[in-house]
Amino acid sequence: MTSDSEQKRTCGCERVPEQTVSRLPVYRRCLMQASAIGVQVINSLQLAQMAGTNAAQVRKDLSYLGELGTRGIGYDVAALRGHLSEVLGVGERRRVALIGFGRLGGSLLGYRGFFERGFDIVAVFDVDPVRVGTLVDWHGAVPKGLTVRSIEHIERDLLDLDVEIVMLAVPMEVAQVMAERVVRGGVSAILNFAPVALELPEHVLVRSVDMSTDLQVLSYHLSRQG
Amino acid sequence: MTSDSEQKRTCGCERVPEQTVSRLPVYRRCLMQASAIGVQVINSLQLAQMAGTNAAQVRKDLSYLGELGTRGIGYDVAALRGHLSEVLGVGERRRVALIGFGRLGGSLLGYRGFFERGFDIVAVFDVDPVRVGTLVDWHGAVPKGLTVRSIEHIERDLLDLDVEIVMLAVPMEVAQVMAERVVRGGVSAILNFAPVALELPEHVLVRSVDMSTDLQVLSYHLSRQG
DNA sequence: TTATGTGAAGTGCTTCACAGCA
DNA sequence: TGCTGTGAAGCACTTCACATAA
Repeated sequence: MTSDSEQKRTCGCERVPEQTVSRLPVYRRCLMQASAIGVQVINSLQLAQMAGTNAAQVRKDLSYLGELGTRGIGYDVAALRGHLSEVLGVGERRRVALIGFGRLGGSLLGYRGFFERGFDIVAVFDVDPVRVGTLVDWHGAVPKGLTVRSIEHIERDLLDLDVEIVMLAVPMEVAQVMAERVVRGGVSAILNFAPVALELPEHVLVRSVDMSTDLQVLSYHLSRQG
Repeated sequence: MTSDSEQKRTCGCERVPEQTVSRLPVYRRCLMQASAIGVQVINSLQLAQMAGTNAAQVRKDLSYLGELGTRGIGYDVAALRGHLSEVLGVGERRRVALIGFGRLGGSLLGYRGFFERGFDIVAVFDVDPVRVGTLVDWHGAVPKGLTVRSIEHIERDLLDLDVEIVMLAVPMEVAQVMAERVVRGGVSAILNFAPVALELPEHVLVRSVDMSTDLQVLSYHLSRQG
């Protein structure tokens, strides 16, 4: 190991390509599955097949994080998983709030995957007075006794609860306004489910999930090769 | 207009970059919004601002589809929207089936956006006998009287119903098997909500939606700039 | 011998800058 | 004059091919 690669591992100053970052969670999940069936060492080809990519890509991606493998052998599953968890910032748990307790919001709460991957939903907000006060701890994926809050004091609540990430599952008409309030609540990462481009300060991280866009992309390809 | 650009428009043989394709639905949605407030002509900068990109990108993207604008003026909103609908293959309606009527599947059915964008959910399947037979036409987004079907004869049902696209909202453990059955049902486009890489024949189109991956990407960036 | 780590080559997308038209 | 359409330049990611190390 050169002092140069030591640099990479310890300081993390190296720029990791955005597309590599979005594959890291996939690798991490594959390693969990490998662990679960007792695999202790894995090579780039095996990992690639689980993740749906190719061996060269896996090696390149992982090399951005340091020299994590052993030549002639492969990667230690437990060690690599730990490393990825750390890099992804899910070593400790992350505090997440959900805004919008409609049909979509409700289904998000029911998804165990968030909890299993290090995310705790610590608050749920909704405008609708009928929904406010509803108990939402039905799955063990959220803390006992969590109830839906009014959005009235959302800025203060988000600050008090030290929320880092917000899942925004509100109608598109109100998404921009709610996003701005969320930012005033000290949150700088938003997972947006509304089909609108949010305009927010530079420093705020936004990722959007839009299923109907994906459907339309499928439709496009169907139109010419189906 | 040159005979060369005429080629593009009529034959559609030009290869459109994948990333451009995934922005087309966004442009289409923005044009709908523009129409709704009475805008008849729009230029690349305005469209870019609505879509969350830049003017050069918009012009480049649209130029792959032909010469759709008027120099010195901009783009005709209605004409461009129609063109995008056609290119995206949502000129006529698309027949979609949902597999998995759990929490996520249920919330997908409640989303009007699919219907509004040209997709009709013509069938819902689930393994759970308790759910089979449930009436799901609660929103007008699906045909009157639609009930949950058993997956027992899903291959035959998909063929009979002429389903083109499947939304796969089942637990990850059964996703691969269900995907294979879906393909045997003549479907060649799948929107996959399970966090696994589906291994399917070359000709099958797959897009995956994985919210926990997006959360982890946000977490990564929070860890180093937050 | 085997499998990683990595410069270099290849590919594809974005941005620039301006020619081309209305 | 104003805005589109587009080669060309720039940038980023992927793939290759092999030196490197166990």
